[in-house]
Amino acid sequence: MDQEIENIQEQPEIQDEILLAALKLFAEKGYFNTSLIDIKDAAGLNTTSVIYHHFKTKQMIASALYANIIDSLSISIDDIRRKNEKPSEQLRGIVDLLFKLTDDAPDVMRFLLLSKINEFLPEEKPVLKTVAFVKIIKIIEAGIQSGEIRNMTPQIGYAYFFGVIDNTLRMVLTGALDKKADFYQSQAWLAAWNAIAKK
Amino acid sequence: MDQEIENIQEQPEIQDEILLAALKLFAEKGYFNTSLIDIKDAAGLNTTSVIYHHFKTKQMIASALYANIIDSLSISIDDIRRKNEKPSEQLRGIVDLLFKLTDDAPDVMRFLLLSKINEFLPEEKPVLKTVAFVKIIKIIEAGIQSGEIRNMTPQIGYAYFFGVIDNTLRMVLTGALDKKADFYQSQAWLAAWNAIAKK
DNA sequence: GTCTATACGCCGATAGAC
DNA sequence: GTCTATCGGCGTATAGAC
Repeated sequence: MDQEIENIQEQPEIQDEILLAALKLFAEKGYFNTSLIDIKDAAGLNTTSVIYHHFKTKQMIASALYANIIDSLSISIDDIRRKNEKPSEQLRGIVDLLFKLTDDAPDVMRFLLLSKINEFLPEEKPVLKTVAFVKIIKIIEAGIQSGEIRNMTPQIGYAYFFGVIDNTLRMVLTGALDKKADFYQSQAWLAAWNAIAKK
Repeated sequence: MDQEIENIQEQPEIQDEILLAALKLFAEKGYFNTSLIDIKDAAGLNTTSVIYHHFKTKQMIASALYANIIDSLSISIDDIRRKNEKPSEQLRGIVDLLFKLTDDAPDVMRFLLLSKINEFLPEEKPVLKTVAFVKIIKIIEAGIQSGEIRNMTPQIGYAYFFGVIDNTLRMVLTGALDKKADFYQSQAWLAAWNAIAKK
């Protein structure tokens, strides 16, 4: 009981501190260049034992991060789908979200777009097979049905549309484009949409 | 003298065997999941010492691979530039090359498109700063000058055009698209070109 | 739940005989 | 130039006291 009350008004749980520190390091240096000692230091802990108390292995940290990110994306996508009817508007909403994330939470996007997740998490689903991205494919499918999008397999539509979007974001994240993502958003949206829209 | 004669009619040099085996493993499992013992086995050698006789460190193997691939790309691009006048034709030639490589030498493309090279070669130039890719940016620049391509910074042009191309190839290489790259080529070219062409 | 100490394995790299 | 043997170190993970 005392514990419960304490937990409520406590500063962020240690678990979250660990996850946050790990995300930052994985995004910056990569999973394999990050040791548990690095994570311990970045999280302000005294011993790696603390980490092992919360996560069974190093992989489990990455796995938890991956799940959190995909879950949160999936929820946001549901929200966007509810608030917008037309597939074009839904895609627009997703683009909004991704560009905003790139500026506000670059580490999340770096982890998602720039790292080879199945290289260190061979058991996990590849990004395209996760709930979040299956939903995106469904939106494209619906757009083809409704006639907004040219006739093509949804995967191809995904390749073209998010080719433009992701590559723009990747270049922002790596510094190959020097302004904030926001600066490129409306143009990139147009180019991406034109690549799949029925004209 | 004897040695020279031998070398001429010898089967592929050991160096090349090592590079080939390493490329395959790096492409399939990633640099960090590949040990020198793996490379030794894949190259049919008895000892890792043989490898150390030809390469100072594991990094140097990856570095040599990277240099070879960029050099060879760069030469091909020069060739394409010589044989074609208009930037649109030159880009078309580069797309041809990349799709062909994806079907004929998937490991090369996996290494180039799918691995985070500066994660294990922090000293090397990122892909976009290499000679080969600087030449591509120059072609796009020329296309903007000549009026074939819309007015935009060349980097943005690159982001859109190769966003479509690379993402298509990436999906072929990971199996998210199930046909050979060749099958998607002409469509992808159209979508990519339309994303930057002055209409 | 956090500390100290330490085990254990793997892997990159070297030494030195042949 | 290839072999055997081995070092050194790092990094993950555990044992066990507090």
